[in-house]
Amino acid sequence: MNPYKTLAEPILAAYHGLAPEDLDFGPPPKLEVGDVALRTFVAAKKANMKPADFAADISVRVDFGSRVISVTPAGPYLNFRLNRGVFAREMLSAILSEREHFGSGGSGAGKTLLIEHTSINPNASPHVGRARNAMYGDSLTRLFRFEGYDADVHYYVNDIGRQIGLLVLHAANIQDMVFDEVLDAYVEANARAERDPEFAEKGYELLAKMEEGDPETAQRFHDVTELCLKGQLEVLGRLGIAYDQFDRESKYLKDSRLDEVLEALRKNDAVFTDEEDRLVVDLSKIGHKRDEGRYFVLMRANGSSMYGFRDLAYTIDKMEKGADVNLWVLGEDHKLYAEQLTLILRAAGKVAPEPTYYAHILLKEGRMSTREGKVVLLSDFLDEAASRAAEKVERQCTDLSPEERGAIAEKVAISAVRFAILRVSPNKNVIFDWESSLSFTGDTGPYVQYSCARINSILRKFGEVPGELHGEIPLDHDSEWTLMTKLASFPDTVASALERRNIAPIAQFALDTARFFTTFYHDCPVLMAETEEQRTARAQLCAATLRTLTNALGILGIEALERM
RNA sequence: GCGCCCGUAGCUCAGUCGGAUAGAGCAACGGCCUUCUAAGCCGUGGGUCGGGGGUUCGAAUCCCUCCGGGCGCGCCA
Repeated sequence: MNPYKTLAEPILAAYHGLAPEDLDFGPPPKLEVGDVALRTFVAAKKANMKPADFAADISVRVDFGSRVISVTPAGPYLNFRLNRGVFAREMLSAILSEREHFGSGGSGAGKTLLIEHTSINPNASPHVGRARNAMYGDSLTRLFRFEGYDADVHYYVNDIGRQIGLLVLHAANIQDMVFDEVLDAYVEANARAERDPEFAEKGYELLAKMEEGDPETAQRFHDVTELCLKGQLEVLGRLGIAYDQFDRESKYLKDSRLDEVLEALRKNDAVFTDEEDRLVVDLSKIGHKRDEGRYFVLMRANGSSMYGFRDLAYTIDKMEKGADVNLWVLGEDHKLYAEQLTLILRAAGKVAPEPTYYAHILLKEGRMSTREGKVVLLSDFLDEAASRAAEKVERQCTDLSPEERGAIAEKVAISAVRFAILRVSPNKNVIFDWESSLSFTGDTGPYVQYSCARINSILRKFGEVPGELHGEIPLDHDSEWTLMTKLASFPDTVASALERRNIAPIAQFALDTARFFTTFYHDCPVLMAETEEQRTARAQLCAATLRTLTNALGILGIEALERM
């Protein structure tokens, strides 16, 4: 599929001692210079020649056959002018025959992925910051599934803990509340605990009662968290995010596997009871290098367990399922925590999951905080996106039924929201801005969808596109070539995204492809092409582009639209 | 203070396992709908790649250092 591989063979045959990876092929800075460029720095060194001399030497010594029209040295570079028709056939054939698998390396066949993401505290409606975890995790899952992995998506439900206790105490009538009211109750409960130590103390008491297994308390905790979880899943579901397993934290309160861990820690002399009667791990005994973050508390003086203690049991549970890849999507604030957990697990002779971090989405005023109510709710964000999209669709798609228009508007809204968040590298902070994240023009999801709608429009009028290609395909216009080589690079993009556990390159790829398609669209008429062969070839290029974009958007969790 | 991440155009971001004149979008200005969807296209202006050192034939990319921002560092989860 990589169109450059076939150029390497005659060079390798002519010069001994060169390996394929020494030949650094890539796109030239401008198409006027050539279709493909070879950087000779590495290979020249091996051949014991100056780069410029080596480039010149290749150009006179090597015969590339009919696939190459001309080879021109330019200093240390060697520029190839290709027989584009031949390359076009090979690239388009691959895309049109591999279809929904085009781009997948297939390396996940027979392998499994266990991924935990989102895991929002069930105490309120999710905000945009949390959504980065959910979207990033969901798209990673889609990426691995695309590669052939059998994925199992886990959601850890933090159904115990202080925050739930306070909520239960404060909102006695929780069963009568609707989900959207819970956030206010949660904010009030925290404010109250802040100024009223007695109330806060009651929260801990309730927590202890819960852990002792008091059935009535357990029921109340369950009711609150169930209401919240359902509400959260509804909002996330709108974005196309779904889970296979919900693991309730309360299930891991008394887990026998923790005894093993404690045993191992004791052997390392790494666990002790401190002056305030808490059970604490000294991580410096098991590999932690610095003083900061050295201590890790497992249990409070009253015997109730800390989050991390339960999470140890949960993590062991996940790992015992034996997946080939175990991913754990975490905000960057969890970095030290994950390292601490990993050290403890290792000390106990267990393996830890592979964490993948993302930086926070910030408001201009600072970090979002559910506890303080300083948030942009995901549902509000989606509603606003949907209403803006609906307005646009009303004006644009007058020939469609209201139902069809509504469906399109929702899909455009989701596309704008998901794309805006996923296209940024996960290790970068994002300053949340309504306008830029809800834009439908420029570098956006809707722009990519719009390209798909245009292709669909052409293909509807064209009819059946032949899947077979023979001989030299008459696609030699620069904008056809640029588009085609971009499509051909999709497998490499997917491979790199998988390796780096980064979705952003996929979004960038979709954007570039859509842009190159649009240039082609303006330069090269499809239906009104000059010859029948050209008409067919361009329709095939359209079909290949749509196929590739659909696959890329699929990883992003965005639907390619027929019309918009 | 210590550790990790980030700093590229007025704004939001690509590009970072070193390679030819640093790329998009938004915003600004000027054009383009009797030809496949104007959510579009073409053009103009806009950059000390945070500062300074170093390594290299070659640095936005690697190393050191300083500055600025984010995150974390013993009974939140």
